[in-house]
Amino acid sequence: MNRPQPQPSHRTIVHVDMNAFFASVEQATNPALRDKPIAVIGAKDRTVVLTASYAAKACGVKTGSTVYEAKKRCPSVLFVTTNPYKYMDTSRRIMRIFQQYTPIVEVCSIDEAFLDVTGSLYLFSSAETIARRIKQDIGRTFHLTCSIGVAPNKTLAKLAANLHKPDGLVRILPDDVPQCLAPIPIDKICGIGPQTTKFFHAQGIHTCGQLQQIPRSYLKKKFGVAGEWLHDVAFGRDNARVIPADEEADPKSVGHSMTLKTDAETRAEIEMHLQHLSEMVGRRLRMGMFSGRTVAVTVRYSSFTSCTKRRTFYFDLRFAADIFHAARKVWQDMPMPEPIRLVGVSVSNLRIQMHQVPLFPDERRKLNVTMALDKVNNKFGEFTIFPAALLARNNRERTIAPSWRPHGIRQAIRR
DNA sequence: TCTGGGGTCCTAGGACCC
DNA sequence: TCTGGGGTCCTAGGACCC
Repeated sequence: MNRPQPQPSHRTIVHVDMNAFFASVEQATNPALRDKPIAVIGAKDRTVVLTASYAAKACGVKTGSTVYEAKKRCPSVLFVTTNPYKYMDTSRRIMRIFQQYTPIVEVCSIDEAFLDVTGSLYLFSSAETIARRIKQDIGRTFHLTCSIGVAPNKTLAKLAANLHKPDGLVRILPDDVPQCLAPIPIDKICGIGPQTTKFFHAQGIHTCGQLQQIPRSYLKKKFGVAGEWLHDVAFGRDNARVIPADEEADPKSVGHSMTLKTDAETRAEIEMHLQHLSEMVGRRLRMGMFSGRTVAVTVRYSSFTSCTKRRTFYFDLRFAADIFHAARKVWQDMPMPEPIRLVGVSVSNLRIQMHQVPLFPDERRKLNVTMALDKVNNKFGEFTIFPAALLARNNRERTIAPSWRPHGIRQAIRR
């Protein structure tokens, strides 16, 4: 719920951003990699750089670079295959450190969090003290660095954290907001992406100071609600709350996608992948006690264009077989004019599935079997048990998304 | 030797109902 | 019989984030 909360005249928000997180974790746990240009990549063939170390960044290796590009730009780069569980575990432990300074911690990705420390200032004398202690704690415990921004709101705190990397600590005081913001390039603001930047650059607008001159009414007409937001952030205004884990909204969709080892040429191949993806989605839905009514299938063709089709059904979907059945129906309406490199299945229109005992015996049987399978898979890892039809698939490795949120953070941080 | 995967939010247009 | 208007739900696609 987005209920309004009484705001003190000035809030103090801290944003912590781990520096080159995946790469730094690898370097911290393997001294042979320290200070070297390294790039963390996915486990599969068609992968990209997930995180580059600072030495690798210095020679132009970026997140999203292909392995080939990375090697070309930095011949000495060392590639390390991603270790999702290591990053998740480290992330969880870091988030627990934040809880020592305020209960209001919003985990926004595996390596970033907002802390509302307004109410804890009297305990720690100043926000800078909190920031320095967090840096010390993380440095001592994990041999990792982070950049911290301190400001009166989230947008400015995030901006501040990004102004000095790695290992920065930047504070924007309420009274300094206008002067501080004026020279900042607009694309430094979180939420202003490449398209918006391109539009403004074409009009000769490069800085927040210049953006401030654009009438709010014009921005609203051009960008809708986003226009009003643009006008506000140009002046550094942002009332968004820091939302702690126990108030976090339920997810709106659950999905998985994967780039195939080689492009699929037949519809039957795609169906096999749909079945596999439906298994993964179904299990995650049940773990969260959700069911959904809308199924979306996404394919990306070899030309890199994509197509998404979705359909809403009149019944709840949470079992793999039902999701697969639905996904296959959706897929049947989709064209395959060329080979396909990526397939995805996503379920939305989610609702909480109360733990009811199904009315009909076969439904009940299905639930019991499914729950037994879930137990085994949750304990021993993905696809310890899976339908025989999937035996044909040879690679089952997964790459972690940096937007992953530590599962069970609620329990973890209360311990 | 090409281009990962997981999400959120917004918009526009159409169907349908009253 | 010459053309309303509000509301809701749905789909497709795009921008953006990490």
